[in-house]
Amino acid sequence: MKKKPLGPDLLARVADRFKVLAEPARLTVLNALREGPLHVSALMDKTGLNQANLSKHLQLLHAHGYVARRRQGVFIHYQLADNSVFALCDIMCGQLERKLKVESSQLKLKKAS
Amino acid sequence: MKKKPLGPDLLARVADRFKVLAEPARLTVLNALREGPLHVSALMDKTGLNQANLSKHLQLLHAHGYVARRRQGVFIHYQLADNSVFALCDIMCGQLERKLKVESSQLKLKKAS
DNA sequence: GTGATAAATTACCAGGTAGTCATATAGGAA
DNA sequence: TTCCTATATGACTACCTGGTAATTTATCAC
Repeated sequence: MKKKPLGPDLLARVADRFKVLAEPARLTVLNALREGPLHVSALMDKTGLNQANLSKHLQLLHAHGYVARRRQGVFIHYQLADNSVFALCDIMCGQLERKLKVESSQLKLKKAS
Repeated sequence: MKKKPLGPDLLARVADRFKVLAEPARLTVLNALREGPLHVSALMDKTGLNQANLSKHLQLLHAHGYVARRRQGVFIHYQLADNSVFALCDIMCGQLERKLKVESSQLKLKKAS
């Protein structure tokens, strides 16, 4: 039971995992998979990404364990391996809301001056 | 009360925020600030980053609302604006642990074959 | 005012990576 | 086998960003 699990190499690993999520295209993919597994072609339709680009993002998401793969005939279905991603996004959205609130109140103050 | 707050532009904002955390140097800075405010020179000592580099990371962290600034004479003290960062890191660490566990068990299977 | 120190900023370079196009691989049907 | 479709991969380019050095700004002491 480590209380402070934040050694230098662990920080690098954590940063790597954040990096995977630091891309709108990949978040779009994960979001598209929220409601269930989809094969690549369906993901192309749903995300608007082209085949090569989408495939590369999927490889990265898979390599980092964000999605799982399963073959079904010619199609390959991808699904979320872990829905903790959305816990992360929820926290981020919460931070965003607070930040936007602060900014808008600062804007009001500036207007009033 | 939006149930699905994940529009395309929101995804871009969330990705931007993840990007700020997707850097070992910045995570190191945030980690160094866990126990309280520090001025830049103290942060240099604690993190090993040089002045210019550290300053750039601090500007970014501040611009995104991760840290707050306060001047005290010649020194400028930085502190965490929000400790939800560590909630994010905890989730990441949890994912990492699960992933490492899976990998090690796969390794065992490979050895056994 | 000058000098000293803290922090920010600018200009630059180097490495990484998202996007795209073309090609390769793989599975199913005929 | 050959053809077709689904997905992956390689090469390439363009952009972005982290690190560094030099400079600038700001505050305090004198």
